[in-house]
Amino acid sequence: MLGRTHYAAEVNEKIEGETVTVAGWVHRRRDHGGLIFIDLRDRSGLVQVVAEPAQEENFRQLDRVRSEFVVTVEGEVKRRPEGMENRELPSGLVEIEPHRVEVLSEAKTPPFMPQDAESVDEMLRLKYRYIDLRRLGLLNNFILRDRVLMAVRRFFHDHGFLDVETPALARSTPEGARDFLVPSRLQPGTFYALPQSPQIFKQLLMVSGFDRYYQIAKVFRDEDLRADRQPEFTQIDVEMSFMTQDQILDMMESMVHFVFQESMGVTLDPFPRITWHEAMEGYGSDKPDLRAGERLWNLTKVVEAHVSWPILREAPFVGGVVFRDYQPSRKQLDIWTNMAKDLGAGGLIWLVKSPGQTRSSAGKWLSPEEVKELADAVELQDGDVLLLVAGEKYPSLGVLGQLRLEFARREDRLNEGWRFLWVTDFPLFEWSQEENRLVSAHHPFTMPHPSDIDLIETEPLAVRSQAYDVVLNGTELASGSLRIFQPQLQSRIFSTLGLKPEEIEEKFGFLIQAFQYGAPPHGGIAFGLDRMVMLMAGAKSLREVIAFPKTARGVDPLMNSPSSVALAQLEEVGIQIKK
RNA sequence: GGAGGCGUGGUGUAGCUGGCCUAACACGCAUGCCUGUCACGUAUGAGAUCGCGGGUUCGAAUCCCGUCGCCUCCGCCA
Repeated sequence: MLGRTHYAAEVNEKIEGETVTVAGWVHRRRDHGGLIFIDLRDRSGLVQVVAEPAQEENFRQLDRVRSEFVVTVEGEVKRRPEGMENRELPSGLVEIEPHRVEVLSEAKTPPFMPQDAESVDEMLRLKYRYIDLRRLGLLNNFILRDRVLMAVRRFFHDHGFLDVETPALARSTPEGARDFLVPSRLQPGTFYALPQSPQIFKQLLMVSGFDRYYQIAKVFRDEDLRADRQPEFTQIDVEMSFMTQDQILDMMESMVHFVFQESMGVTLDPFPRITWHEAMEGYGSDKPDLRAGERLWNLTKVVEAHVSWPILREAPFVGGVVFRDYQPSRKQLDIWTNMAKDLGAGGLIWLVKSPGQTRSSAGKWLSPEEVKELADAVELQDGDVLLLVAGEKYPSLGVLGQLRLEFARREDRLNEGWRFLWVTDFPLFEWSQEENRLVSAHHPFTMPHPSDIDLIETEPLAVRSQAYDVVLNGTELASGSLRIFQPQLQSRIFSTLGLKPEEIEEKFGFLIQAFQYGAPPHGGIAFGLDRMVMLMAGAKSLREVIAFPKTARGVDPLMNSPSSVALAQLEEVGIQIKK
């Protein structure tokens, strides 16, 4: 076999006259009868090979090759004739005149051509993923992913973090996502769980004094999939000791700045920091998209002061979202109203301001003066629309936040850019309707806000935590917290969550015990690497940045996993399948 | 668990208010012709029981019921 000397895109006018060997796939073949062109494709791009009948053996070889055959070509780099250059290609000023052509592999006609794959049914693309991955557009996502990872590793290495691996065979813990279970053969009837995160291990490393840890960790969650959720994904997992929350935020923010600079040449602005309350009040979401226009308006006080209509006046909360410079039809206003109802609002009141008048869907019940008070409160200008929702505070804010986002999407008002922010001070607990009990908003190891510790037993839902998220353009990119390092406090949290003492001892006894042997204050964060790369690449789905992803039903059509297994395998691990 | 969208030669689509469909178009594929193409051109040709099952009807790609698969969203994802 001929050994490669150059990638396709490296063959250019600078090496004119040299003999090179290129290797790759036949991207396209153009047969002019007396003249055959081959576009040879490799990871770098394309280069043209041209053969004439006089070249006999080489011509015969190129005559017989077809799409996706694998070939090597040794030949001379020649400048193309005047006017025949292709400015689209880095190699477009030259072409290769072959001395020797080797066909290394023939190829069946592929189910789709790599260059067409973008429009092909995704199921088929996944089944033939190795062909799908031949297209350069997709390859570029993996080149970016590699650059991101290199930058991440360099940053952490340079800041004294140790890359430590933690087990993939761990134990199932209560709270959080459903675990993937792995049956144990040596201990029949017992199971490992694949980690949802290396959380406890990294905390134990802090107890050991590792001080700064990071890991590019594969983690697993057995929940329903989405475009931005796969059952297994990669976290940039980080933990550090003896750092204040602000120090941790600063450190992690500079990591993100570094990664964007190194991998894409993008200089980011400092990330604004807002509390969870501010996020909810301002955007109706704990992951605000700052590209989507102005904040929501709290009009409860304005209504109290100026409006007599009971529907508004007696609501515990009245909020508004303003669509600036928007002239909706009556039909569009109805669409917004229906959307608000679908999202759970009791109804929607709109105000449309135009020169000389402000129309309102509640015109019958609101006097012109009342309408004016509301319009003035949000600085409504001619051509602006105000949508009002009244009801319980957080559900209403949620509806308004959705309307705000949907408006920006539908009217194409999402501004360009990388709009990062920190959201801090999340609630420590949430109420789970489904389980009818308190659950951790982040995870049960999260440190409560120091001034709220006394409320843990008395008013748990009011307790703030020292937890923080990184949000980019409305997507949660990372989530972290300071951790509890006092065994007594950790026990209080567990029992507030309704875990029985025996249960605490059985599931987390080792952790509480570890904290009794000298635990440093510590905290950390985990970034969703796949999501980060997805957003950086401008991809719509995680599947575009994961080499072998799964479908929405958790299936890999290429390997055909998951699959049934031999009865003998089940017997070994002591499992019987229920019919 | 729920809602919506989609399923027609190898690929992407059209047809889908029932008969003119013996299923059309483009790409791909095969075989000729063609010495400067680069989405080459050109001629000819092969290739689909319209996801699967049932029903309605004289007649179903088209209507109805069920089912499977893919995608998106809600629930779920500490």
